[in-house]
Amino acid sequence: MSAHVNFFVIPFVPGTVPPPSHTSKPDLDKRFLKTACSNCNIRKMCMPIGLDADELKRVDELVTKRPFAKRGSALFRAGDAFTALYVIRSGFLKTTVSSEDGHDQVTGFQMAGEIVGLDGIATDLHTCDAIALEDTEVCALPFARIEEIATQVKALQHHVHKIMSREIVREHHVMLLLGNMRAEERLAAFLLNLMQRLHERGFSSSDVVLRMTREEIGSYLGLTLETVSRTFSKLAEDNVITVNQRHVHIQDSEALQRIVNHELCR
Amino acid sequence: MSAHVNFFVIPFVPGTVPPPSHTSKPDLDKRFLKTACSNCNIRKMCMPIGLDADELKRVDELVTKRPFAKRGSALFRAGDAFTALYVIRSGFLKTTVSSEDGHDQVTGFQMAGEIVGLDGIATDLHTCDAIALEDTEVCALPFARIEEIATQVKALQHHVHKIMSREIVREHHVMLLLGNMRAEERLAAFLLNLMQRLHERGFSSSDVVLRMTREEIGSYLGLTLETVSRTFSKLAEDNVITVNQRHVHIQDSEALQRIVNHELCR
DNA sequence: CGACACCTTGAAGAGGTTCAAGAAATGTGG
DNA sequence: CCACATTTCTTGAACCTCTTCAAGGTGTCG
Repeated sequence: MSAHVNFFVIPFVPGTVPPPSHTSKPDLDKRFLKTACSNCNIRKMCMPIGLDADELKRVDELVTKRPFAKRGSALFRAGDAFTALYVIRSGFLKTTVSSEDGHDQVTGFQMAGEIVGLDGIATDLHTCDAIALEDTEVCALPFARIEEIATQVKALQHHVHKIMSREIVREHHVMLLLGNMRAEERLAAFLLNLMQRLHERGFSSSDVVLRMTREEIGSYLGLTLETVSRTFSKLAEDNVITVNQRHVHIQDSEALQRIVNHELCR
Repeated sequence: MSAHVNFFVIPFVPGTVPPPSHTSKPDLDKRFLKTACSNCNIRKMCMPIGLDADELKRVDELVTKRPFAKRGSALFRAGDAFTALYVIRSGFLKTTVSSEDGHDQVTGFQMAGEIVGLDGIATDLHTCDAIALEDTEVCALPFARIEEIATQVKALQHHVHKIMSREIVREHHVMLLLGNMRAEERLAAFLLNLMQRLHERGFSSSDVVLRMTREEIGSYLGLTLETVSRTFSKLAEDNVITVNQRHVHIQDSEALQRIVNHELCR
């Protein structure tokens, strides 16, 4: 499962460490809201190199709104008109698709710097729900303007293509997980992917407070919530992790990796 | 599971019926090889409306090579350099990803008019194998030129975005299938999707000669080949389909639909 | 503090896998 | 064109993983 993609943004104050939104609620600073992409200090993590001043200005023009989704509310829902892509500034989302008979499937969990909304381009209607698992702030990038600017800024055009391709590759890995792996392997892969993405954002790679329920993890991994719970307990029993409700500590990430690789441990 | 996407091409001779490549080997006519996108009679199925003569000419310039993959051979493999997208002119492909321990997962089956190679954009390396399940002819569209022309032809730019988005949405549906459905539901969904795509191409929506093995179907659906075989037998026993090796006849497509919808039949 | 959502654990059972054997189709070389 | 090898498919039986159903525990928030 590859890492998600960054776009622009995540305007942390230069020189500081990102606020630990995964161990406590983010303390939103109003100054952040005014930060332009052009002076975002981790832009290099998001927007690939090589924009001149003029191009940068154009990119700045993209961000029109900064919607806010409270915990539990939807950023958009299946059937909503598609108008924009959303880059997560802070917070945590899940995306879900529903079958006609009402069954839900979590298709992904998204954190700061990652994009949601790509599903809407195909038909101009969203086909999944994006639900905030904690209070979440995003940048809205009107897609018509992305396409407009992309005709002039080649790096932006290519970047959009890369983002979509990475999402396709990510989903290939989820398919591999759902099609081939046992419960323990799925959960190990899930944890490793989550920890890697958190680590890239400056968080601990050994401790996490999960933002999602066992049921949501189960939905993502194609398991029941009971199986997720039991598998957490089993990993804890084997001294691979420590679990206390939503707090998970990784004791032996190499063991997790061995589990993912089907190397039946010990 | 939504239908795949068409791009340009599939240059059948105007006024003729597509050759029944799914009931017999395609009889390749050399005239086809010279057909330009601009006078392809089913272009409207592939390239959305509204290109003027000049734009159409540009699009024609895209297709540089027409590679051919014999049954069993690879169009590209994971690790290969990514240079082009491929539109299938005739034939049938599977795409597969591999985990480190060698397990394979079929991520999709592609037929005429559909695109492969989108996975390579992210890193300039392909991340999956594209294997021909029958002799397959494709149009190679160098991606650098797609991006170049897309800056001038807005409709092309938007089309590329739509194609990628549709692939993302398709994969969402596969995740729903793998995460939520029983064997019988998976196979029913698979058959309905396959028949719909064949029907869109002028083939019967009730008869098909499968190009893939039970093992490949199983890999795609997250099942073993034995389960696929047993499930075919069960559907046949219930008079929903008739199966004779690779020949499948749909007797009651509404029953298939009911199975997909969890409406426990009878 | 009480209600509610979430999590854990047990026991029974279903669905799918694994292992095994044989049948049918396909391909190959003489 | 036939005989043989190989691949693919089918079916059975035993087993195992995960699900389902159930009950009780823990945490959280108004």
